[in-house]
Amino acid sequence: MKPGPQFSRNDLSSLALFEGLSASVLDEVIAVTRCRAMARDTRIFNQGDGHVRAHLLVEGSVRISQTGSDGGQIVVRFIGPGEMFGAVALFTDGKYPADADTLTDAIEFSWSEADLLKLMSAHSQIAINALKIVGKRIQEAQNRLRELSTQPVERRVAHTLLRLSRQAGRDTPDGVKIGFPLRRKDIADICGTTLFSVSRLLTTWEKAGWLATRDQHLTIAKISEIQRVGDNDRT
Amino acid sequence: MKPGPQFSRNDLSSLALFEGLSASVLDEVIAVTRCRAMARDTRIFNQGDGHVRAHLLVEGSVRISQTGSDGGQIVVRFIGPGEMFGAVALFTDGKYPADADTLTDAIEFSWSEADLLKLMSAHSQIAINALKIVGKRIQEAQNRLRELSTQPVERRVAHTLLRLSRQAGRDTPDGVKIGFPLRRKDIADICGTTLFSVSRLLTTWEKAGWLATRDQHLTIAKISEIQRVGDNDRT
DNA sequence: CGCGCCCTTGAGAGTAGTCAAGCTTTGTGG
DNA sequence: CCACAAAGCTTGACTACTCTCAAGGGCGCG
Repeated sequence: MKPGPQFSRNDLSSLALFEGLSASVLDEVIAVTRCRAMARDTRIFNQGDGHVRAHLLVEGSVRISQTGSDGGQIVVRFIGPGEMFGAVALFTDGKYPADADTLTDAIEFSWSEADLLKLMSAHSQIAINALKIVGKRIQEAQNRLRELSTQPVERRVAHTLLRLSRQAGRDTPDGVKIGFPLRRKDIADICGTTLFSVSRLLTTWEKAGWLATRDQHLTIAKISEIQRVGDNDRT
Repeated sequence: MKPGPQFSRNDLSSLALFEGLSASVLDEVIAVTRCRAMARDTRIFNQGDGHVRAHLLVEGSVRISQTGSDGGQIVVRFIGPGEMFGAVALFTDGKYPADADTLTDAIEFSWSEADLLKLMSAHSQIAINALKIVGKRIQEAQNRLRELSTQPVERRVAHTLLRLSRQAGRDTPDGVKIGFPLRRKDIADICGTTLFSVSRLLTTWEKAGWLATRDQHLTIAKISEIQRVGDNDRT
């Protein structure tokens, strides 16, 4: 293993990608794992970069975003501890399809394409696990596509908040706090709207006492109200 | 192998999913392959159905569409000969996430989840191939998400036509003919707009001599013009 | 011949985007 | 510790793209 904080088989065995592997296989994995710590606002990889690696976030949070040839930008997803990223590029065209930036200080594991391929060839369970993960991602993407095609901004923003709180929500006295630092622009870019529309909506909801923003962190006090907005048509 | 038209190892070996496999492994695959012929406008599977299978279209064309709880509908993709479908559901929640309908008479192969899992476990190459396929799909989905978020209808429709002609285009004296029977509604549902907007655009382009519709088949005479619309901003 | 399906076209309305200006918070250096 | 700069957020006015709804036309099939 390369330089970086210490870690053990336990750190890996609880991850979806390495589920169901024997101790000896986990050791093989560890042998080719690279561990890295990064400061906030670090670019982990660039859209178009070669020498792709599969990444796994151990601690912190990461934003995956994509910029089109026309300059249009979207947030593909936010990554929290225990989630994989940059792995879709593997085995396809050998280039990252998106940018990855840390939103906080962060620690990640990563594996080279070649090493992972070897591991997967030798232990099909890893490949099958990866397939499960990627399958879930596709379903998510399809749901977002439908949402984007058929629902008005208000409901998309509501759903986005619900999804984020499911992904990275922590209960606090004030409500469910989303574990990523989010700017209005981030929220806009993930639900396909503008900074302005998001601002107006959140302001409204904030005034209604349904949620609060504090140093780039959202806390949802009344999930049920947000849910109502997301499900019903007109308020 | 179950009833159905005859087929051989050659039919499988050229497919992405079974690339790089030995003859004996292909025989294993064939042993659990189910082959089915279907008439036009047949529902192959329903969103939410259990007992999922992986499907591979041998001949004909299929539309994969998704209907949300709100009734909103999108076309996830069209499937042409040689393409997999219904495979994303594998290993996730055990339910099809979308509907599949034949647009023409069609022939498909399919495999049960359990059989495929066995095959993949024993031959990791299959799992890795699957990973490649699914990875491509995710990238496509992400590109569509960006398009939908950032581009006006006109450009989305143009890009959709270009994508379809790349996927299923055949050269004819009149131009590139798209191999699926497409109603205006289908095009609308795949690029997130309405039947009306599509109709207006296609009528315009048709009048300009860039394309023609004949019994639900589109033929693009001037790809370059469509490309221009897709790339430039204002016409 | 007539019915059904699909497509076209027009008029009107509304959601959400653009742009501009000012405010608040955060972070930095004197 | 304060002050100022930069980044992020709010708000308003305006615009326009695209959807909705309605009516009618063409084509194929029974």
